[in-house]
Amino acid sequence: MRMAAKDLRVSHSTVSRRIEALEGKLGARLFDRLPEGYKLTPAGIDLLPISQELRSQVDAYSLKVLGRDTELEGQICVTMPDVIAVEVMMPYIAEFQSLYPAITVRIDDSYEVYDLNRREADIAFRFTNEPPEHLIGRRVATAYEAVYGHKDYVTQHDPNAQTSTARWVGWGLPEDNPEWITNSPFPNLKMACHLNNPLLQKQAVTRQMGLGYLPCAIMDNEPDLVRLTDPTPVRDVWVLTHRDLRDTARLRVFREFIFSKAAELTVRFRGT
Amino acid sequence: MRMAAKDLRVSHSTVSRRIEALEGKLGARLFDRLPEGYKLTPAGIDLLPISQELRSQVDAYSLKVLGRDTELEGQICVTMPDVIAVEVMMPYIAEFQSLYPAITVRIDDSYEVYDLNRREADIAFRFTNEPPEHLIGRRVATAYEAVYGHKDYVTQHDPNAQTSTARWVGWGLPEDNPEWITNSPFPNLKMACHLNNPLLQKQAVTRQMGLGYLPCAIMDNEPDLVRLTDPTPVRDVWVLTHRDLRDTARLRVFREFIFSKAAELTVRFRGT
DNA sequence: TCATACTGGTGCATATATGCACCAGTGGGA
DNA sequence: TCCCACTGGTGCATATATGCACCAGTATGA
Repeated sequence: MRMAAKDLRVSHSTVSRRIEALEGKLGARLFDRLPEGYKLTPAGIDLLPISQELRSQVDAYSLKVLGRDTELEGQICVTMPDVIAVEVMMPYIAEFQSLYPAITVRIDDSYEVYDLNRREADIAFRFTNEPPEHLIGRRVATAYEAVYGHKDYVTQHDPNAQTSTARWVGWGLPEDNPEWITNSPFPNLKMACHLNNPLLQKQAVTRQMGLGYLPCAIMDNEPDLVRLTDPTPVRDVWVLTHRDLRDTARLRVFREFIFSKAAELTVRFRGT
Repeated sequence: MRMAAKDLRVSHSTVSRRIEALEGKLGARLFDRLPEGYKLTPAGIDLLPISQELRSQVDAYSLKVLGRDTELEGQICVTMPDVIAVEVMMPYIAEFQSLYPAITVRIDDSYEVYDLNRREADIAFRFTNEPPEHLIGRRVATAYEAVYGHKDYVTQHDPNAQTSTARWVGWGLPEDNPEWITNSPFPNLKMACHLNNPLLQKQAVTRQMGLGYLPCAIMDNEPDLVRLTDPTPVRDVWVLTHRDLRDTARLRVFREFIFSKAAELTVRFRGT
């Protein structure tokens, strides 16, 4: 019993009490206490192969589970605004996938506040200055925005002119005198159209329908667009997950991959 | 997780912590915590048959060991409806204990169908006309019921009157036009209250809140109560145990003791 | 015969598990 | 929309398990 205690890394008194407790529950003695040590009773002898089998099954499962957790395979679900998915992240997703071909990345392109509590997604990209406290993650960049216009459009419609014919490409209705216009250098321009989606807004600006106040990360890759103001930090970009998922291997490597791109993303979101 | 805690007879917070501790040891999540409850993960699904098999092996061994036990000492666990425990059986339990002071009797007063396979109880008192086939035992009495009322109450509220003001003490909601009222001599009386527990119903009848249709075994010992109908046999009283435990000495002597009281119990349950 | 090295058992202080009471969140029904 | 009945989670007091230090008994070797 003293040697068993050493194997189990507990005190011999603990082993003694555990055996006594088990015997009480079973209503049977498992060992005779002899001066030379514990000796199995017939009931104890019967229990021996059973307990060995139980132990084997538990160990096998434990190994299986441990193996699975470290396996880099399976699906991960990432939610992010579609504009970010299309304009910024697809090259990175592709690179990650080539690095870990057994991992399937599913992008849920949405602005909706997905509930990570409900496993609607495993990882969320969030543009916020106040990330939810129940999620864990890291800020990977700060999103900057600026006023953009097509180079030909701003030549024909000088927004600085006294009675400028330039117009805004705006967001959804109703949006009278929004702050981003009031605080811009061209607060008196009229609205050309209202579009809910930054991708559509980028298309509109590119097609010379007006000026847009949009993220640098999505606008700077269009050579015909020119920036009319200096970039301004608007909100942080977070990569978040639920704390219960922090040890899941494939999620961890994905997050670490994204974190390894933080320098590039910082530059990208700040504008060049 | 809350229902599991009830089954295990521990606090739900204990179950929560045990699961968390097990997940920590395994390094794997066994459950997703959703707002509507715990949901097995793939690792948890894999563990389910293993843990069920482990449990079966432990229970089988436990039954085998207990079945072999020849000593007249230790604990026996008896489950019976609390109303029967309180009103009928306590004197017999006390007598048994004085006969076998080395045996500890634990009464689980419950109506729930205990799982004798799982050692949730060793002996069960059951009021049924169809005892489970996998249990062995003997019918020790037949329970008779009758309509009772307080003698003063039935003087003031003649239930036979044309427009009687007497009322029923009934069971839990919803219970519209139950058979036991429809088939009684006073089917048109109104309900005074709804009570789930025969002990409470007895109290209500004794306190002149109404009439009750209740077992003679619990009502005849109250001198102020009068019987308004002849007793009717309702169901049999069985004393049951698991077949693997039929040779366990202390369970055997307990059952034999109860069987030796069958004549008394028969009279008691029939009403006097 | 005595000293030493083992054994199993236990009192007591401490570490850990548990239950209680409460919290916040969610869904359904009125 | 609000109330109620559920869910999972947690702080704190208490119950229980554990480790330490010690005990008594036994066997062996000098």
